[in-house]
Amino acid sequence: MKVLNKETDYAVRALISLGMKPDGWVPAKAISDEQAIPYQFLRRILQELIRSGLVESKEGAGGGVRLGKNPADIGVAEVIEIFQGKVQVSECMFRKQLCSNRANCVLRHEIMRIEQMVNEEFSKVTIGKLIDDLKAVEALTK
Amino acid sequence: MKVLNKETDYAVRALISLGMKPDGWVPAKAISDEQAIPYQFLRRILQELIRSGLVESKEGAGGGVRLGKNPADIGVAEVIEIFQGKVQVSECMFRKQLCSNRANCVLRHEIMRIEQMVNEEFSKVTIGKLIDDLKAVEALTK
DNA sequence: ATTTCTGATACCAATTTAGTATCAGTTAAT
DNA sequence: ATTAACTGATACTAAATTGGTATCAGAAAT
Ligand code: FES
Ligand code: FES
Repeated sequence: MKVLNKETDYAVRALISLGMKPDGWVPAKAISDEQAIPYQFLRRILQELIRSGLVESKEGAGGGVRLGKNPADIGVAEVIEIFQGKVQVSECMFRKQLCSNRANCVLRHEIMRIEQMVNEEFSKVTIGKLIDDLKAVEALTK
Repeated sequence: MKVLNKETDYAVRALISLGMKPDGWVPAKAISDEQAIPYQFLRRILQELIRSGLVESKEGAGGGVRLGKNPADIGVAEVIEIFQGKVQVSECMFRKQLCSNRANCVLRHEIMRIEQMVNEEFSKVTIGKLIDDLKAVEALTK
């Protein structure tokens, strides 16, 4: 059971990469090289990040992309949602036969609790936090 | 992002169904009808549940399946693992470029914390608990 | 004008998912 | 002894998803 797919994975890495050099426009090519992400694939991913406002872009020579929000304000949950949609345990785990009234379904409740917990936890993991941790690790291994 | 696939979904429902009539052998056909699960698909799912000991079977006429463990001892986590493998956030979220030493990776740690949390929560949701909740709901709506 | 970029979109192969079909063997009942 | 009701095992398939590629148009800097 894989929680994050490649798109989300790459997106997070790209965001971290951008967050670590916060001045000026960074061309997609640079990120692609640095993070070993297939260029065209990354391009498509960046475009989605741009559409959702996490990233800003500037066309033409000397252009590129940069973060559109403070790294501390970008939670991984948000990125997951862009590329994999809202966390959903199952369309409706206990359907017709087992459970006639969705509204008061105790079971569904139980499961949605977990769903929400996961979302909260993934929201707490922000790009900013990841960058900080990363810097800490780098300092240690130097 | 769909957490449970059809196999897991059907498996859980089949287990609930079995847990609610705990006496004697139940033919797959009966579960298939009751839960509106495609017969052959269910058969294959049941075979995996049998292999992993959650369900026992008896061949021949008058045969069928029944739970192999106490409903209270079957956690949904266990079922998920059978059909979707262990929860794994990402092969290695921050690879070569970003993080050279997996062993002391602070970031990875962060993510694995969530992984474990999810697993624990899904372990606490047992077939027994689901059955109890289901009965409670049924009592209310009657 | 030319080079360096993004925007948009169409395409593709490989894998996974959800479901079907078949045949062999076992047990119970007649 | 036959037959009917079952599981065991496994092969097959269509459709969707995933991960990745390719192309072309247009914008800005030089
Ligand atoms: S499960 Fe669909 S509602 Fe109870
Ligand atoms: S991420 Fe692979 S180890 Fe830090």
